[in-house]
Amino acid sequence: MNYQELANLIFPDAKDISYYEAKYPERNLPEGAIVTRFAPSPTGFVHIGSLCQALVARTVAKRTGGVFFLRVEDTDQKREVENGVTGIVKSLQEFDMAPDEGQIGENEEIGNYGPYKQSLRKEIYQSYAKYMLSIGKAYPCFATPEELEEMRAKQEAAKVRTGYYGVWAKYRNLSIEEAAEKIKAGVPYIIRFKSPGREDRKIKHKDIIKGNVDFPENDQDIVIIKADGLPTYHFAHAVDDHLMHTTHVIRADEWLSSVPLHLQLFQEMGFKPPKYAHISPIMKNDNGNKRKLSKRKDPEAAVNYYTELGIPNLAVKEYLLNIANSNFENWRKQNKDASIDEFDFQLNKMSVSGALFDMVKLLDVSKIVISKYTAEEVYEKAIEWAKVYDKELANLLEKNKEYSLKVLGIERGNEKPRKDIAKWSDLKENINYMYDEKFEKIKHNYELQKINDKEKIKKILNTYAEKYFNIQDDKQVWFDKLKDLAEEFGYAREVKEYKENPDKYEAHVGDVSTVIRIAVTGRANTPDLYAIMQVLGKDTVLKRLNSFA
RNA sequence: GGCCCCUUGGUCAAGCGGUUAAGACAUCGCCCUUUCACGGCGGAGACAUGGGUUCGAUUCCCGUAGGGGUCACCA
Repeated sequence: MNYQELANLIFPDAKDISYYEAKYPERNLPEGAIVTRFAPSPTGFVHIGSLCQALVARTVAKRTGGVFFLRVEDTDQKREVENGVTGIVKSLQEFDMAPDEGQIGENEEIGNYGPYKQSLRKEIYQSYAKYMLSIGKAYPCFATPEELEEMRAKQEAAKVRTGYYGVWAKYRNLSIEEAAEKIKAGVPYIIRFKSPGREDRKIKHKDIIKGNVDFPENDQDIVIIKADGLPTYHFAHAVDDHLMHTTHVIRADEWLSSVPLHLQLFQEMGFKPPKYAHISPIMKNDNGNKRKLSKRKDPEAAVNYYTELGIPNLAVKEYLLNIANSNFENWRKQNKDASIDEFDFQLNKMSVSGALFDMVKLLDVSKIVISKYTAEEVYEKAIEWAKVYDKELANLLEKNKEYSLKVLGIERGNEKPRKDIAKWSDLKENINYMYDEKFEKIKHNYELQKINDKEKIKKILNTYAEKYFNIQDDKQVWFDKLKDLAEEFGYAREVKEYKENPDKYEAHVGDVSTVIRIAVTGRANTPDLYAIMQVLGKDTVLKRLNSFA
């Protein structure tokens, strides 16, 4: 019996690999085009780090006229989560990062290099495993879990490296006949790669992000086909990225230490290896220690978290780009209105070590993103969010669209737009008082400022309402009248004047306008009071001036 | 523990043997004809540590410490 016959015995129906080699020919792409992929396992929601990785992969593919595809790595059936694929596809769509090819729904896909779901590629992997068996580079292993555990215990006791390698690889040198006999007798087995590596030899790897990294060669006879017939990650990676013609594997740096294995696999299978770029994870400070953002422990690890808070997806992407290429920020400053697709992203500029996640910075980016939206855009995006997360806000905005647009348009669209909204969940609190029905329900707990005598305040408000307030006034006239009002009550007309003679005056025009601001809006801090009054309209302003208690 | 990687202000980070060691966020102060926000100006704040190499090290080499990753029939 020879290797080929053993291979036939194990995978009698598997096709010859030439079939697949012909079926998935080289891609016809321009020179320098990068083919990348996002290859998550459908085990729940998308992690912010995965999103970052997908964003980077997609960006470099787009910039080079290449392809970005989505492959679903569902070879571990135990970890599978219902609708896992849908969640991933949806998240990518929401972030405007739909793949060029690959999985586009739980069971739908596009592209010529599929299937893109690994569980549907079982036959392909088996063909390649058969090929490896037939050339003696893989073999069946009959070790039971107990046996492996025992081996590990021995290794630990002897303080040697754990794993299935060298002398420990018990079934590596089993004769073909013996192996065949066991298989025929129904002894359970899996398929292992017969590693030609030696631990005392080094391999050189040049990672696009990490740079030169030298490792000992891989000498582990890793499992390539599991008991359930599905491949392990390593084997699937080699087969898929070969067949799908991935040029650049961009993935989390937890994979870096598998590079020697992966390179060896490509080598032994006769595949051209891809280039690798290992991305550092996004970290979190946990009691003074850095650690990866964890899906289980940290709500902010899931991309949905940001969606729920109402942080625009664009802001999340800009923040991630910021972490990924720190010159993004400068570029953004110089290209305020450009699409992020125009940014010249460089993989090799990515940081070698993991960055601590900074919510404050994200919110700052978000503020800037939102400040650039027109009133109409704010209206649409806020409603889209509110319909899911805050019905009350949605109703408020929708009840009178025209009016809402005016409210949202206050101090927006000029060259120094307001930057007071960082997320849609802040919005309601910011605009509540512009709606009379809300204003009346707010329990006003006025924090009176410098002028705090209630009787005096009422007098000021009355005087203002009767003598000075005119909705038709332009801003200068309106402001001059406030000064007149201040003067009438013996306050300083100008703030400067007050500051120069602090003993001469009790207060100044700013304090007077604060009184009016509080009466009209219920708060001491608001956007431009003139603009607010214009939007509220004469009747509402008068009503509020007169009803202050 | 073995192997691999990392270490510049509170955070993200420029920097590739000679710099007053950029910039952004945060923070503090002042200014911006009324608050807030914006904007402007300014302040404080960093090369983990010990040895080399060098005329000269944040930059190169070695050690130490600290941090991270990885060692599955999980990805």
